Parts: sequence; C-alpha cells; structure tokens
Amino acid sequence: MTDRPSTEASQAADVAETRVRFAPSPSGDLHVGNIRTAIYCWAYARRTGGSFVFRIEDTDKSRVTDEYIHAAIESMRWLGLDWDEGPEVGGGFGPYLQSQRMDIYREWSRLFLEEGHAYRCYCTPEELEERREKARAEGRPPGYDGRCRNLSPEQIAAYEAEGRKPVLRFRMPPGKTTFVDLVRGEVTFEHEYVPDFVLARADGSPLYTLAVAVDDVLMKITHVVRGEDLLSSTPRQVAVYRAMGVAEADLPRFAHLPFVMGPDNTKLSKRHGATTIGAFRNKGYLPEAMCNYLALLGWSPGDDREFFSLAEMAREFDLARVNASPARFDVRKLDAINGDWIRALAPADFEARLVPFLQHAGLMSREPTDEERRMVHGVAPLIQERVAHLTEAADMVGFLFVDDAHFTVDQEAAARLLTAETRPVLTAASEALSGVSEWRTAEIEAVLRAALVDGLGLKPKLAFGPVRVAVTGRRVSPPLFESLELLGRVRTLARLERARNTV
RNA sequence: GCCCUCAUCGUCUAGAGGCCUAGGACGCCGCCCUUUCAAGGCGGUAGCACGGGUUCGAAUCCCGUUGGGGGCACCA
Repeated sequence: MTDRPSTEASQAADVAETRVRFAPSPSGDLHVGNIRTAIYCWAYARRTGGSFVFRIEDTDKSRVTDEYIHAAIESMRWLGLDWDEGPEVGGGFGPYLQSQRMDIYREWSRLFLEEGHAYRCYCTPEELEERREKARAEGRPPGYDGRCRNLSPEQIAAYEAEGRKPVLRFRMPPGKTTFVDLVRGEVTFEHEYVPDFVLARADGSPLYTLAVAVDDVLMKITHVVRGEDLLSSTPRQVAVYRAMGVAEADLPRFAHLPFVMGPDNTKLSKRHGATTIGAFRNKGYLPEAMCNYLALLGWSPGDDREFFSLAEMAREFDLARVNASPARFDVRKLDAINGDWIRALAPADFEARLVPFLQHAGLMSREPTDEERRMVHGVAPLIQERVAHLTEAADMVGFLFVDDAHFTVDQEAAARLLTAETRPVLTAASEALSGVSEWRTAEIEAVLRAALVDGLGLKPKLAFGPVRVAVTGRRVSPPLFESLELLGRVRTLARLERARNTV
C-alpha cells in the first residue's frame, strides 16, 4: 500500500474562502477563555464572509465526555455563535468529532511511518519520565532524546521480543519554522528545541498532535485561532502539514490569543471561582453581555465604544486589532456591562428572561398561574434598571411571590427599622392605607405622604423606611408605592400588622 | 535550565513618530436628582516598568534590564 490518503476534499474547496475553526477539547464546561476564543473565531469568519467550523477534539476519551460535548454545543447556541459546519449541522468535511475520524488518523499514521516521517518508539513512560528528570537535573532540555530515532532491525526485534508496544513518534526535521502570527507578528522556532513528539499511542489511537494537523488540512482550515499555550506547538503542527504534502502557500495562518487571567494575574482557573460559561449563565448574566465583555478582553472596535453586539463584531472584527498582552478578568466590569444590556432589553424581553430565574428560585410555578404572571409583569419594569444580573432580580422581588406564612423579614433590617421608635410610623401607615379608596400607586403615595411626612413630620427617608422593611422584608426593594399596589391591600395591611406586633 | 512570548491609570482599553497637557470605560471619591437601592447628570482621583540608543521630535522604532506568562507529556 503506497497510495497517499486523499486530500481531495480540501482541494475542492474555494481557496479564497476563509475557514476558521473553533476546536475545543471539552474536558469540563467551557470556561470564559475558551469562549473568548470562540467569539473571535466566529467574528473573524463572519467579518470575512467565510465559514465558521466547530470541531470537537475528543481524542482523549478519558477526559472528554459526551456530557461535556453536549454542554459545549449548548453553550455555543446560548451565546448565539452559530456554526456553518460542525456537530448537529454537518458539513462537507465531516465528521466533526475527532472520535469519529479514527480511520483517517490511522491512515496517516501508516503513511508517515512508511515514508519515514515518523518512527516506532519503544521507550516506556517510566523510562521517559526517568530520563526527563535526569535531563532536568543536569540542566538539559527535558524533551525526548531521540533514542528510538534510528533503531537497527536487531534492536527492534529485541524490543518486540520483550513484548514492548511502540508508540508512533514524529521525526522532527532539522531547520527552523518561521510564521507570521496574526496577533504577534513573525515568530521563529529552531527545530533543535522542538523534540520528536508522539503522534499515536501503541493501540493506534491518535494524539492531539496528529489529529489537529490532519483535520486542519482535510477541513481546509485557513485560520487557526487559539490560545497562547499552543504557540510553541506550532512548529510541530507545521511540520506535520509539510509531511502531509501541504505546499508552503497553503499553510494556514495562525493567531495566538493571550490568556484571560484571574485577579491575581495567573491564568484564570477553577480556583478563581466561577469561570465556566454555565456558571455565569446560571447567575443570570445575559449571553449578549458575556460576548460583549469577553470580546473586550483583548479587542476593541478602535473608538470609544464598549457596548456592542455580536452583529457589530461580525461587521468590524479583525484579528490584527487583537492585543498581544493578557487581560485580567474583572467581574465588576462584567456586571456593569451586563447591567447595560439588561437595561437595553425591551421590557417584554426582560420579563421573559426573568421568569426562568423566578421559577428556579421557587417563586413561580413551572406553569405560572395568572396571578404569578400578573405579578411578574407588574414588577419587571420596576427592577429592570436596578439589577446587574437576573439572580439579583429574583432576590429583589421574592416578597411579592411568597405567601404570608413564608414571608420573613431580614433580621438586620428589622433591628434597625422595626423598633419601638418606628412603631407609630407603622401604625399611622396602617391607618392611612386602610382608608385608601382606590388601591393605586398614586393614591397610596399621596395617602402615605400625607400621614407620615406631613402628619408625623418625618423626612421621607425616615417615613418610608420602616414601611418598606415591614412589607418587603428588606431595606432595599423596588419602588415602595408601586410595590404596595402589586402586593395588594390585604397582604400589605397584614404585613404591617405583623410588623407592629413584633416590635 | 533552555526556547517562545508579553509590558499605557487599580482593571479593560484608545494610541501605527509630531493631532498627547496621554483619550474613553469599570472601580473609587464628591456633588445633583431622589421613598430605599439603582439608573441618570456633573466634577474629581489615577498610567506610558526601567536604562540606553535612533530621530529635529518617541507611549509609539531598535537594543538591553527587570518583571509577568507559556512551552519543553503516550494532556490539549
């Protein structure tokens, strides 16, 4: 068998078209760094009118589970990053799960071995580890030392007789690799610092090093946009491309993105708390805001705009404007942008997005009652401009949804505002409210002002504070008079009465 | 250890040799508005890591120093 595996499919593609791939290895929920890469990949593909290819790198099945893969797909959809080719949508270069492409990798492994681009390496993991340690201790580079590079037939026979199972190792050619990184400019690696690397395990299963190169070539990827951690693996990837027979002119362009860092300036990770996209979603951050904020971590439109949509990025994004230096993830700025997006939502949209969070908090039924619907419809406009994210909103309106048996007053708030001194305020409010003819915001306010501000001579802040705590259970709430209208006369008076009895 | 890479307010950024007395945003502080909290309005605080070059002129180009990050896996 000397026929080369075909790269026909790739050659059939329109060479002028930009093809950008996002190829995560979901060994957990996608984190914000992954997502930012996805956003840039998507935006670049869209800006250039090319294709966005979504590929799952699941060659290591011990780390990547189906559950994580589905979560990744779901996160992409939630964010609004649609792909032209990939899982669930297919495409002309599939399959797009590497675990379904094993035959392809096997073919290329065979060919690389045949043509001498790779060789069988019989070193055991233990031996390698030992030699690595020794090299490190002696101040030498710890990479593979090339021991099995040129084994004689006798040595091979001896290893085989021992029962050793060889891995497939790539023979790094001499010389150097130079490429123009789209965010960093020209980068050069001398091959003497790039050790031979493993392409496939003894059982033939491919490693990232093999699969990524083979797929990028076969899927005719023109732009490889990925994290900075892969920068130094680029010469290896390029070497495999060349071994596959890819012409210099057909090599993809590379763009290595700087990391997203934590507050302590180390690469953002689990110990920094919530960093997965799912966690932010659950906290009530909007997908628009996540995309907006994450995009800002390394890119800007070039003017003073900081509030922009994916659609705008699809028109303006360019890798050339991506910063080469790492950015710190700042939740406070995210909160600010999320608040901007929440306020920008159409009222009906905000209300619709709020509902699932109220349901999750147990405040609304799965099949909301008319009363619950009326309540959320009434309160949503009151809080839309006062919250940074949706869970905060759920927290703020709870008093409207809990029945009186479950209604509780914040201890600290009660201690400060429901006291013997404020009891007369509660009493006056109660009496005044009992006489309201039409239970509407305007009249409630008028009556309360007359009784407390004019009648008792209190400053508004002092007058309404105790009422607020008694009725909403918090010192901070949606606007009071509107809240009372929504709550209704009966429940309002009941809570005032209850508060008076507890002071 | 070696290789690669990065460096503007606390943070994200604008800045492509003169437009820079370095602009915007978040945060923070003050004032205004105000039934709480927000939102909004006005004002303020704060930065070119350091040292050499190149140039009439450097945040911007070059070199070095320092500091940060990544890589040198049968992970990706």
